[in-house]
Amino acid sequence: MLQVHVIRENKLQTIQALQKKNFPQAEQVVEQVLGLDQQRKETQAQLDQHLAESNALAKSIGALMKEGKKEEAEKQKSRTAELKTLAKDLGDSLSQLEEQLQKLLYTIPNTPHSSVPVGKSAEDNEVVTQWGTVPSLPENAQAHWDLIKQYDIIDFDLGVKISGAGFPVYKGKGARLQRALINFFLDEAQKAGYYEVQPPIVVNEASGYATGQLPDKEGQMYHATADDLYLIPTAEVPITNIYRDVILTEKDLPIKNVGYTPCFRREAGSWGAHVRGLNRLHQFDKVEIVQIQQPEKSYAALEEMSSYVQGLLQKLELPYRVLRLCGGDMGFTSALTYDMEVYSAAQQRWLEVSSVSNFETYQANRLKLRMKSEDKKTQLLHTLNGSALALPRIVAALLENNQREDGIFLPKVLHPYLGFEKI
RNA sequence: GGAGAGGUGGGUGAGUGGCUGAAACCAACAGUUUGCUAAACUGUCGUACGGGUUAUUCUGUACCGGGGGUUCGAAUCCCCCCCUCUCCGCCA
Repeated sequence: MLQVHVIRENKLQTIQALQKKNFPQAEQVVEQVLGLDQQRKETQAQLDQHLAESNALAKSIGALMKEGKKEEAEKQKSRTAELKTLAKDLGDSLSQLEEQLQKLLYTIPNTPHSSVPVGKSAEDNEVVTQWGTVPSLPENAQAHWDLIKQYDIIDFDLGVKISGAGFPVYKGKGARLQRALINFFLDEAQKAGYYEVQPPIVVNEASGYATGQLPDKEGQMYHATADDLYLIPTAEVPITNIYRDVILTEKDLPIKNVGYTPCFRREAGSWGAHVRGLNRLHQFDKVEIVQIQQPEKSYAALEEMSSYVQGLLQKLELPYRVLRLCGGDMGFTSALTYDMEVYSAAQQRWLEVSSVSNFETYQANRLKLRMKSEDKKTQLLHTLNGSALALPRIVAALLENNQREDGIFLPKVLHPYLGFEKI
């Protein structure tokens, strides 16, 4: 979440930035935050004064008792009772104010970076680069939801029987392709300097809050209520939370982690056209990269992550484009996001396969992830993450773009992982 | 699921009502010594929110798992909750 002192010191910029993100009533909310903070400060100052007096009295009473001056001690006791009541009231309003402020701050999204284009929807995103050539497919080219049936490699009906819609069963070469992609992505990340971790795929409430899924996306996560645990929507959550309540030193940085996990999303209310087949699932596999960086280096890191993801797509020989998301299309917690989309020739549309974001201090502030610098000051760090990559749409594009009369020919780079070349 | 033990600063760990924001040791950092390394010695060494000065320094409050209570005063006593560990049971 945003830091109050930053809002206070950059009030106008904050309001404008929030407006760019299409946050309604930015000005009123900012005013409300500053007002609450002001009240909070005043209340605390008063409370502190009362407590200071109480503490002083307690000491002097103790001293008087030791000296046997009981009467004087009793006199002072009456004042402490008074102070106690006052302090109780002040303490109550202080915690109320703090709670209100906290709740309000949770509703405010991150402010976008200056390079973020103004806009309301996906239409307004800016194409940064485009790579590769769109393959020309035969006339009878099929979409992946037909191909998977023809080759019997992914079975949605079976998934419905076992779990429900959006939980496909991968079979034979389909299952093998999943495993190959995961291993390929993990190996590549390791070569690029990422440290592999395998985190839990359920998380507690505190973790959900720290990376911003809660309370913003409460209804989008599967919630195991008996134990109050959430199924992760992305490995970002457990991996970033490794660094919750941590103070790092300069030499620990940068931190570059990679992890593979299944991801679970309820996708409540988002089903409809364009989400057939692998385009949208409740459970899917993803390899995620996470970086923790010093503030002045985070944007260089974002570019590095973007090039890294593009490198993967090039190795997979998939035509792609990179978008800089506009203010209205960005995630709640992000300051700058690049989306990578691959072109699916059979569906004749772009499919998002990765999203690489810099969160600046937004997550770090919730995580309490800080760095102690040489001058002994602690400051919040920047967190970044990106998919590298999410499997389903990669699979969709691989199947669709590489279909020929005599089978589906997978890219060379996967052959050693697959143990076969075509489906 | 049953029984027991325990949660203190980066770590180990002392601390049963005021002298404890917290011993000691380890780690870390800085310096001295040393041909280098090591060792030794000296010093520094929690976080948050405020106030005064802003270079440093000074200062108030809170925090010993969380919340509540007793008391003039709580890490320490009482209550509730959460979590962790060990043993047994069950199971991969």
